[in-house]
Amino acid sequence: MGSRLEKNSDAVRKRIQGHAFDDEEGEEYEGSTFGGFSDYMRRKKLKLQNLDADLRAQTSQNPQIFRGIVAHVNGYTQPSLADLHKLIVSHGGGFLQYLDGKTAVTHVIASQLTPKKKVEFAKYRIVKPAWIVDSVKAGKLLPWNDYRVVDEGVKQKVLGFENGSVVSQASTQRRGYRDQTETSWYTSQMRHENGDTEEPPEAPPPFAPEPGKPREMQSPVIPASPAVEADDFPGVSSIGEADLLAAMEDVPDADASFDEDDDGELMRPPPRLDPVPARSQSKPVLPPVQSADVPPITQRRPLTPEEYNAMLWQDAGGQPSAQKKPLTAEEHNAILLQNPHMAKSSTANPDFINQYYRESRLHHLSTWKADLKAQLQARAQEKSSTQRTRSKAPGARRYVLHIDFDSFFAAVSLRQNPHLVDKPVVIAHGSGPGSEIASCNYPARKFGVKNGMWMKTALELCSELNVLPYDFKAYEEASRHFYDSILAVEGVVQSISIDEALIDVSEQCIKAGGSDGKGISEGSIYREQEKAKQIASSIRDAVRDKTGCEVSVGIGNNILLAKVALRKAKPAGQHLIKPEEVLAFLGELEVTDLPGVAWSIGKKLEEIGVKYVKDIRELNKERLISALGPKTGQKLWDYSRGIDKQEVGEQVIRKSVSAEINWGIRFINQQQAEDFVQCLCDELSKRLLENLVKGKQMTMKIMRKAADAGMDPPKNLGHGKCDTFNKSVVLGVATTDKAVIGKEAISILRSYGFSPGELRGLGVQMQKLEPLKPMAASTSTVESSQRRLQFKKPAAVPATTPLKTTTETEEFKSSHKKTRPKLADEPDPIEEIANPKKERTVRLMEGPIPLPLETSVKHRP
DNA sequence: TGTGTGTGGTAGC
DNA sequence: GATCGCTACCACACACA
Repeated sequence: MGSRLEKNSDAVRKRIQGHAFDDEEGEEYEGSTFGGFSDYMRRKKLKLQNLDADLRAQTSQNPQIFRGIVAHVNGYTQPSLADLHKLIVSHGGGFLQYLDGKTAVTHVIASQLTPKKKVEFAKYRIVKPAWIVDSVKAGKLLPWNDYRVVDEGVKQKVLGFENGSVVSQASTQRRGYRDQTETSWYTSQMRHENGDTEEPPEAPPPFAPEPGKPREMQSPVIPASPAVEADDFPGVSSIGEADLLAAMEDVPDADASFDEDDDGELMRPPPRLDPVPARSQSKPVLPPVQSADVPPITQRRPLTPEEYNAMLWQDAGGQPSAQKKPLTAEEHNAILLQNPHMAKSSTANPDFINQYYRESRLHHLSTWKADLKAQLQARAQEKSSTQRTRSKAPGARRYVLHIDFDSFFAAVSLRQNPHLVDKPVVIAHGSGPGSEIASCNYPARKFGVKNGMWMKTALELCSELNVLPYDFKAYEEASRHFYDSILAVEGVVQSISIDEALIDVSEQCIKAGGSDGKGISEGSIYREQEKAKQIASSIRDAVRDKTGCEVSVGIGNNILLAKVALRKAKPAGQHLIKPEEVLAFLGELEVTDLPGVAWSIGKKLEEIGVKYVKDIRELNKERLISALGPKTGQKLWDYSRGIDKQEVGEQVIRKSVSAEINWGIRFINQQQAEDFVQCLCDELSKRLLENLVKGKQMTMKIMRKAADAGMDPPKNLGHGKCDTFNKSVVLGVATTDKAVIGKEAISILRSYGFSPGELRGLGVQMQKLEPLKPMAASTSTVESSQRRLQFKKPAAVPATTPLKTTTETEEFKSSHKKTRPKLADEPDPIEEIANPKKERTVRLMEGPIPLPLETSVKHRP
């Protein structure tokens, strides 16, 4: 008996070869009946298949050398996907645009495979594009074995097409493509058509519409045929696959569609009635829309704005109707994601999280900052344990240097483009209107271009703007040289960011002045200031020598003054604020020039008549506090007088670890949203382990499209105007367990009952951190989504962390008495102990989704 | 009044 | 051709006991 692969491939071949396209009278060109959107999508796929049938008919004189072959192209190929597609179809072959059921194709064509893909595709016939080209040249089908991409192991051999026997075809990713296929709209649709009743009708899906519940609160709100379950909306993966549809039609027995994997475990989807399935036992995979590497339909003509508009406003039933109604968010996303570029850049891409974090400048900035902070803390600890720390003489003069690269990203990237140095240059991902400018050089600033500005605005200000790409590796390298230079100076160093640091050099300066730093002896202050300037100058020289870039230095007698002095120092300079200049200097600054004062506080101050720092001095403290709150009011009252009590090097230990993504979030069903949340939790768990901490409180952050916001925000795949919702749970015991975190996070997401198509941002955060025994983390197979700064090994949270209560410490210690080094594949003993299944204080949700929580709503621009 | 939770603001390029 | 809107921390408002 043939394998399912064989059966399906055969079914696809039959369907493709039998598919004739005569005219636009076919049922796919008729209006939908009650089938609604699902039927509409099915017809759409047939339309696409018609194109192939048409081509096949026109080229029937060609030798039909690929008869019996159904191919899919993965990754970038030479010839292009479009050419390969044409060659295959015009020579009698079948072609699959999308691959959400690998068993439906006979061959996957790829030039090369990523290591991950090699594993994933290990059991399939992966052939080089030359097989197609050479076969066409030869006028006959050449042996595919000669064109293998993966140098097969045993696994690939077992799937020899010629011997007609397939031992196993289970995906290596248990919640991957297979699973998606099994739970997809196709499958359910086909099972219904076949009268398959694998899922008993009396067992309602978790997202089945609930009687009496408003539409908004229902899970995916999708017009579907009565036979189609609400969450069985077609994955984008399925769009355009009439052939796969046919393959599914031929699945005779639902049980047969579940294969045993190598471990003998049934490859079934998780039970649909499980309130929150603990997916992370197996590797969760983002809902696949298509192959991660390559958009499979690049050859498809992009829709014209009219066509796109027409689709988005299509009558949901497809009937010609005067009463057009807008599509649901899920339908809108499904159409949007037909565009392979969109799909590749969104949650539809299984590799989205890694890809996103690789490219996100803000993620890099945050990660670099955390790394540097940890490393400098460790360094400070080492120093203080080996040296007797000298207490600072109270009342002594201070010299703080604030050192900062001039337009860091731009300066570093310009080293490769010296011809652009005097021209306006920005660093951005692209030149599209919504591309954000990360950094701009001074010629660009002259036009009014600023960091964080969107390209559209920047181009309006300066039409001859030059856009350079990011070079994160080069930034890390430059930063390393920068910190090398700073750490060579005697003083207390505090990192602010990858390109910015504070250093307190008071001791050196006062020594150079020859006084105690309090009184004024003959010329001592002058000598102290000269020393500070000289240190600044030498740092600038050192960084310039090592990086070829300029840094500026602000010098003041506290952090605030060093910071504001830096403004005057830039670009490529240094500035020291003398004590007698402080009030005048500060007074002329606008309040938003003060650290911690941006548009919001600035606006509040403006409302009480304050624009400049000197205006603050006119207010009494109570007025300021009533307008801004006690802390902020007091701080600004101090700042306006040049007072800043914060010391350099006073950095608290980490209190939270989080992972969030608010770009590219476009789901077409609830399952995809939950899979994505699980992936975020996996990432969070990984970060906890990397930082040797576990957390006792988890917060989930959700951004949902604001009611008055359009479906497509101005920024491509951006979040647009959103409402944000945060909810936290306290776990009984601190954990790093991704399954536990994922369960809670999905629970929270479900509790809101949001329409998945309207989600625009998701994040998970752990607080109430406790130290993790280093061994548990070091033996785990943690792989960072980005390279850590090779500055120094990150510091573990000190054992004396104030986050830990005595009881917790004891519990932690005792829990480790029985532990031994953890092996890579065995459960983490710490996490075993910390298993919150038994001790959770929050009850897991069971049964139907509760009504949305009463939550206040915030609108974000 | 103290505590906990949710929300908001800010900083870095 | 697009686009990569993160993350940690602090402070505030409010509810509740």
